[in-house]
Amino acid sequence: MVKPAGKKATSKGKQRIQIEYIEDKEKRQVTFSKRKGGLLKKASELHLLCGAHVAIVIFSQKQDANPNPAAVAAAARPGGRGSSSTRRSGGNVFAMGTPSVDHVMSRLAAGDPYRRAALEEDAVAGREGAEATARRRDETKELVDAEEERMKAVADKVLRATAVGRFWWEADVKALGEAELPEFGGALKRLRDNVLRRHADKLVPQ
Amino acid sequence: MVKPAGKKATSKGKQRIQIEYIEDKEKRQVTFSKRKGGLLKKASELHLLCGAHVAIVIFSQKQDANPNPAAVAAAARPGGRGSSSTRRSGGNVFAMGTPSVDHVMSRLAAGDPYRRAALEEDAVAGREGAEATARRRDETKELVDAEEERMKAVADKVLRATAVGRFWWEADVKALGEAELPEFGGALKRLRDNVLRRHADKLVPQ
DNA sequence: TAACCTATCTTTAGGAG
DNA sequence: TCTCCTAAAGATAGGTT
Repeated sequence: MVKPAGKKATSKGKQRIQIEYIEDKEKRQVTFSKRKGGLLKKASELHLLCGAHVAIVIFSQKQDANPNPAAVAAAARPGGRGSSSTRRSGGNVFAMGTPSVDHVMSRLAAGDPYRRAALEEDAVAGREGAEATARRRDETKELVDAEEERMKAVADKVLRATAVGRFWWEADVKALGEAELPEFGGALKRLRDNVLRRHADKLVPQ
Repeated sequence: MVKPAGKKATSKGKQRIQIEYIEDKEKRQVTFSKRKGGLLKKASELHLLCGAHVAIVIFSQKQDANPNPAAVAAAARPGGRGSSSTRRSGGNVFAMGTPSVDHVMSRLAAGDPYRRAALEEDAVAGREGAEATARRRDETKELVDAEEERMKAVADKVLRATAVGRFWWEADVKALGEAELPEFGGALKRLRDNVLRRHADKLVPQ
């Protein structure tokens, strides 16, 4: 949008800010609102552009020192007692989403056989002993070594990533071991199911 | 970035694109990589600026119609032998993260009965045989199909009602009930712990 | 495959209503 | 709070190496 020549500027435009906690509560809320929207939009675009499946969970605010689960839950319940109008303000809003929760879920579910196959392949490889030396090792040690080697590969990846300015919390879950995935997936699924059950009449298909 | 007057332009710069699936596999991969980084950065900033707690899960690509479990699993293993570099291309990368898992965790009571129950349930599920796993998957599919139909029915009505442009998958978790929260948090925590346990000396604190 | 480059598109800080 | 506005900051499409 081109600024008409004679029009008076009404703002200095976007100013650079440091990425650090915004102390002012009001500013913080505004920024949160704007950026949350932006984040979800980006996630949606990533899905649409690349077919990636994305799930996001956002807690609106640091939790105070004394979280009373029951009280919080009560306040959260629609129609819950108290000042219903202010209930939501500054509250612990939680957003969860994915443009394709179903796909994420089914993917996680489908992951079971994959992992099983991987495990079996590992077992076979270990038994046949690609390396004779490895086979003669103490069995426990062998497992540890294998584990260590795999982890080392991951570490390398992480190191490289962080060196480039990525985030330490980005990780290849497949490299994390098999146990956590179905567990995590199960939690996601139940959360999703719950959303659908309780909000079926309010949700809009993407 | 100001362009020096006499310097020859080497690119037309960023071009506008439509937000729709990128058919070209190579372009798609590049875009995915760039935007994934951007998304995670945004999430991190949201956390740092507003103290919000964010968790993201990303699957790099739509699931193939006919994936070879063993091959996929092999490709996923870091340091997997063979043409590991190409195996990974278009692969099933999984990224998970939160700049503040610890905070999310601390918010969720450690000894929560719900979570303990969830853990036991998961443990049992993990020991189940292939049959049970497959059966559960089928059941899940049925449920999803049923829900999909219901959703579609409601869709029309709500579409017009909420012409605000929000995302259907945005939801207030406080309305989700107390059970799922600690459960989900537990899964996150275990995943996080696993990462830390294995990479404590290599990870960079945010 | 992935880093770098540049021009442009997109997001958003700040302010007003 | 929420929307609208402007303009600068930041993200990124298309190329190159």
